Amino acid sequence: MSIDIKFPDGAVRQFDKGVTGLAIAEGISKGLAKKAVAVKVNGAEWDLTRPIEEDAAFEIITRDTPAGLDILRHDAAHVLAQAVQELFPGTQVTFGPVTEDGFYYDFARDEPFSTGDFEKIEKRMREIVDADLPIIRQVWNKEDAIAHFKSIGEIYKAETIDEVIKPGEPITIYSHGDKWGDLCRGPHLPSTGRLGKGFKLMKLAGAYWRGDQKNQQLQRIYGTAWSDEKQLAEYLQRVEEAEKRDHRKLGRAMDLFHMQEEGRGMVFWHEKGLTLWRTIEAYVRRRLDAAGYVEVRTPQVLDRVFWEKSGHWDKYRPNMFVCETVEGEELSLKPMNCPGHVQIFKFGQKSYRDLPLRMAEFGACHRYEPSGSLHGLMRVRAFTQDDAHIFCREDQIESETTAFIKLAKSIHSDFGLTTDHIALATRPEVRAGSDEFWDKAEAQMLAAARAAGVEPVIAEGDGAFYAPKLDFVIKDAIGRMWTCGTIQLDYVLPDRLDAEYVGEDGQKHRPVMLHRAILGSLERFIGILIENCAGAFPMWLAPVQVVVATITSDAEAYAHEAAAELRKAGLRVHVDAANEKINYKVREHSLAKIPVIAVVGRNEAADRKLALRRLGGDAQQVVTLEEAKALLASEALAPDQR
RNA sequence: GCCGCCAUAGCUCAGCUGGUAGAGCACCUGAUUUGUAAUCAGGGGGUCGGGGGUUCGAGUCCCUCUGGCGGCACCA
Repeated sequence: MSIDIKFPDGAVRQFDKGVTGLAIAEGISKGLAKKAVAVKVNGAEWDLTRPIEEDAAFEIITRDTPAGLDILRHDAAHVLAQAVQELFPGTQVTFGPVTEDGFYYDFARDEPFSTGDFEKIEKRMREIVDADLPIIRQVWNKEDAIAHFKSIGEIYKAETIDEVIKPGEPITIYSHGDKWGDLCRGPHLPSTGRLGKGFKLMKLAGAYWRGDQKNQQLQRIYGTAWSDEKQLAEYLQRVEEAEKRDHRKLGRAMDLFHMQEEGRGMVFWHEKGLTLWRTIEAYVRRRLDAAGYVEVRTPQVLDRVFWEKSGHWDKYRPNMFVCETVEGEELSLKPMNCPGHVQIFKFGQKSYRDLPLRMAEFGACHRYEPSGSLHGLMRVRAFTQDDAHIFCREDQIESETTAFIKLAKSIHSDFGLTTDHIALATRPEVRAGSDEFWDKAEAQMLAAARAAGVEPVIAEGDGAFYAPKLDFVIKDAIGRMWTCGTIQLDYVLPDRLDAEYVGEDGQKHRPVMLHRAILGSLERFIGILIENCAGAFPMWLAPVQVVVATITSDAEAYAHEAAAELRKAGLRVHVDAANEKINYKVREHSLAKIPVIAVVGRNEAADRKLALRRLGGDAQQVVTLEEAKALLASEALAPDQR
């Protein structure tokens, strides 16, 4: 009996019934068979060794493709689990999926693992790979499988099967070694030897069973796995490069900011960091002015009663910074700006002619974030949002949202960040409002995004509890994604705080609120910027734009004069008249990522010129002081001023 | 908050099995006046994160607290 196998290029060839993917691959070429990790049979991923019994569309999955890598990584997780169970008897396996660049496996064990165990575990993993154990696929029925896993003390596995698998549905178990086996959809490699050597254990972490804080905490071992050792080395290199960009490291080295233990999650901005901040804030303010926003400022601390009315006290009290006065009042630092903005909206009577009212604030907020979540500038307890609330009529939601999307994309791109995609976060499990409301609100956000020329990626269940939102996901210079910028629809707060306007009909109406931010928090955004440019800020953002460096002390007076002239042109300039060689100064300021070094020696001082050297190049440009002023001032203009 | 790891000079780090602290950079002083990625010499600087314990003796071992790091959970 023969069957027809159809290849991706359309060719059809006959094979004996029961032929395996591996046999077909070997028939094509030795190299291909070696690189193969699994096959696709009629669109489904199958093991290389599984017999094909009927006509099928056929495709070989190789280890250097994303799908192939995932299979490889899954095998690595299984090999890890086997190694751990052999070395640490009594450890239970739970769950071991593939991640973006590797895999992890969650184990239940009373004794803690330590990273010191990694060497031993990796060694055992290599032994398992070298032993080239066949990986066997077995089909079980649910009840037998549960009984089996219970009998060997794997209660987490038994529980998973019980809940995930429908009664009567067959399940597959993959095993290698004498007795090691795991519930798995597959496919897997034919044998452990094919995993190769491109893997490494990376880190150890606690993780809750099923991701729920109420459950037992398991021990998670993370690893990375690649198709070969070269790719692994390249990955480790990339990780190292990313670490060099760490904003916490650069922030200290560049004297931008610091944090200390008496103020966890609070930032001490140094002069250079604050210069960066002011430059960003001034730029955004200009963009908002141009886009028809008004700017306000609301109180930092307000009475408990106020937060009760807004609903925050009920829901977010544990995360609020609350203080009590000697007179017994209970006050809270503002965790958000929106209730304050509603108060300004409500001051006096608003007409439909006032809408849309776009109310912006660089609002400093405080939130008591869990200690374990704090992370440099990325997650802090005191932060400033580039916040704004657009009060509008329902029929203005779409056009306001569309205009906002365009503004946000333009601002992100001015900072050198590209929009990867926009996510539409839809109704969460726990939510306020009827299904009709959510249908309408989600449709409005979708239509607005499309009107701005973007097709959002749906983020199922990620919406706020009161309404859907659009989140901007941007991509930095080394391909990392950041959620940065958001617009959220809100019908609830205007209602709670009783905001209203007089319509054309003379009646009172509820406005709708759009919460929106483009940078998110200034702190976090600056962190992202630092990592994006690895500290080498573009000229318009650089805290110090020009260093005037002298060659001999004869030129010192002229250096100060030149610096003063450049400052008159609006540039941020330092003078380096230290008793050092010019080589030393060039090196030092290059490492400090100063965009322009203006060298002055006897010649420049005599001719009233500057020898300019740009960061990243070694070419010199000798120009007159007047030329330098005009040239550098124009280079230092913000993108919206060019 | 939970789990694991870590904490030595301003920074980066060394200090083996317990025997009273060391390097490079930075800083200060002096010499040098220099032409595009590190001039030379000298000097100051640490109650080894805090507290407790074991020991004749603790940077080193144990307990505990604080903080940092990596995850998990959380993120209006």
